[in-house]
Amino acid sequence: MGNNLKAIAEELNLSISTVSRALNNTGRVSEETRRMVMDSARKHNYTPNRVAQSLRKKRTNMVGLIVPDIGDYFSQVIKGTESELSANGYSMILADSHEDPIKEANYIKLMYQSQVDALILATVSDDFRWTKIYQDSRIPVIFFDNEPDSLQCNKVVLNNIKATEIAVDHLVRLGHKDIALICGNVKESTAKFRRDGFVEAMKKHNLEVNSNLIKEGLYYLDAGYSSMEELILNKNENPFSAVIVSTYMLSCSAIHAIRDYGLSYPKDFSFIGFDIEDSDRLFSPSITSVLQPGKQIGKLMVHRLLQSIESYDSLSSDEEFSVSFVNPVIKIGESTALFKKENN
Amino acid sequence: MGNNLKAIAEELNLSISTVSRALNNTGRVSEETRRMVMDSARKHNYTPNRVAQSLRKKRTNMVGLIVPDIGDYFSQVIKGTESELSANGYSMILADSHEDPIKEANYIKLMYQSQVDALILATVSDDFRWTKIYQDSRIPVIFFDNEPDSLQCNKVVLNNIKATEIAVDHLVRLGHKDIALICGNVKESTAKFRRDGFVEAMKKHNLEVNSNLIKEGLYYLDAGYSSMEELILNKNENPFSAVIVSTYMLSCSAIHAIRDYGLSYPKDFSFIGFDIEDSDRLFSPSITSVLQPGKQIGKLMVHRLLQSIESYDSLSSDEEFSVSFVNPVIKIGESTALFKKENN
DNA sequence: CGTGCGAGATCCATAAATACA
DNA sequence: ATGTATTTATGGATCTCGCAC
Repeated sequence: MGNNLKAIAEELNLSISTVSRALNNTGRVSEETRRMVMDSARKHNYTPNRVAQSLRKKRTNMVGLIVPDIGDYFSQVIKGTESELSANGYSMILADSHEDPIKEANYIKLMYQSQVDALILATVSDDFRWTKIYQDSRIPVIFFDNEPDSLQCNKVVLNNIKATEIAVDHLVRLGHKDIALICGNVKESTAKFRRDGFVEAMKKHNLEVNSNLIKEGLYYLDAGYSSMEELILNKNENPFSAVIVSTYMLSCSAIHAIRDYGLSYPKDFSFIGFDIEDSDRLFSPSITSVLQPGKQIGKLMVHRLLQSIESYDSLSSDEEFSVSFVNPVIKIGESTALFKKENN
Repeated sequence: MGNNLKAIAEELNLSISTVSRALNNTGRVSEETRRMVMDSARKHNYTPNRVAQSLRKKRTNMVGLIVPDIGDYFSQVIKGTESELSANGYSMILADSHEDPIKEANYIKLMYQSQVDALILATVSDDFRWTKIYQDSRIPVIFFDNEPDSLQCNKVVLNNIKATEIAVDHLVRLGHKDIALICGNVKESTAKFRRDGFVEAMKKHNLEVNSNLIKEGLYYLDAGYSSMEELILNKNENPFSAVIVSTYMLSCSAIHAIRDYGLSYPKDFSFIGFDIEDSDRLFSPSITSVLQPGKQIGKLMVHRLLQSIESYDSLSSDEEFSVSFVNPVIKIGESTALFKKENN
């Protein structure tokens, strides 16, 4: 005895279609048979087979999410994505590319085969030929985190300019003037925007931008460490009272450098990290940090995708690609303090 | 032009089944038609529709994972689960119950409807009536983290006895004798085992167990804080040179208490936390901690499940439920130091 | 003419049985 | 008897069409 429509139909001597209509409240069914069907369904512990539904409806109610690494910041995005999806009747297939473009490509294909209704992707690749296939199948795709600037696509990205701007603002409020920046390789757009935000904010406050205080960690493996090291070693010639770091990895290694040189924040200088969440407040001193609102990013992406799915269904208007910006927030900790003369 | 078997079959004037056999290397197909089919498939960008495959094969190659909270320790389990699943050709549907038994129940039902081939669950509920439905459908289920002791089931759990034992061992090696323990409510089996492990380890080392130094954080909202507080305030009457905390949440709040009382480890006493990973080594001083090997737990669970799936397929032996224990590890940090007289 | 219901097609792929050389 | 291909049934649900009363 299978618990499918057929089982119920046979028990009640009805046709499968009638049972289906009774359960879905679609089409015409008499009140009496409806009740009988309902009862039998309860008895059989019937639940619709989603696989069969998906095949028929050409809709799986599943969305794929591919991230380079489950954990840290991405956990937040995953969490936000999942809860927003589930609130709208969708499930999430999660995949971890381990920062490997080949694995990522396999997952992209797998998600396609799995007939996901939409795909969310933090890519580590620069090959976007596959997007055509998704376009042809009208499966909306949205990018986040690493924005493929070579590609016309939907994306939700951090307002990178603001990310460093709010950090500068905070430091200026505290009286700092000589502010250093450690950013990534500015050939990547994210790093570039964050540097630009820093420069613009400095200008806005009528502060001089000392290019010796801007460290564009290039291709070093541990760019944050060496950048911080350079700043510390040249502090006499190029004094600074505060440092802003513009990515999480750079923040970690910069902190290691500070520690190795026997320095500490905010005593020797103020420090602003990036994406250092510390939600359980275990750090001491706590670290002032710019944060990407991961959950919000997840929610926003799902929102956009569901809109796309709907609009694809009704009129097939070749809509424009949407780029949404999310504002960073700054979490004030103890690593930043009022400017004191001794800092410089 | 759909990219399905039918499209290829029509193009080549073959039947759908022939095309299927050619692509799957099953049954007999002439070398010539095989090549033609392959070529056409490439041209059409054909990939099998997994939904249709699933319906036919009664196997989705998807496994459900439900956790109470995406993040922290669970991220590790999720990561381990995902990579082991994907290495075996399975995908993962991830759900976050937000510690809500009702949401959890809905997800359990949803996973069932989605026809997952197996279910992994860190439950927050004590209602296990649904397991019968899974049993009837021969869908293997495995529990972790919170073990339902009222239920005969598959589970992978931490060797909780060892978790506190290795902490005691470490402290004894450092010369500590008066060791305090903050554990959860011992009415829950996890907390009880961890307390037992502590007591046994103390006895093993011929150390006296001072019951005043064992704080079973009961139903307080912030049990870790108040337990630590009590230990500190009564340090004169009940001296100790080291503290072990047996859950992550308790560790966090215990640390807050230590900080609030102006104390620090390892100066005032040694401290061993629980599940304080700090993989990027940002803590200073770094914290010695017992860790649950989350990734390993994930991998192990998948391993067990795939075995079950296989065995269900071949002989339907009503196999016993398997309970697997995973050994905790201890990460040595700077919060534990050699015993000094001043400690007591 | 409308209400209740059933037959059959469809979604797409797989697999067993059968037909044709 | 042997290799190749087609027919047909199957999985479970949905949906259009049309038949009766």
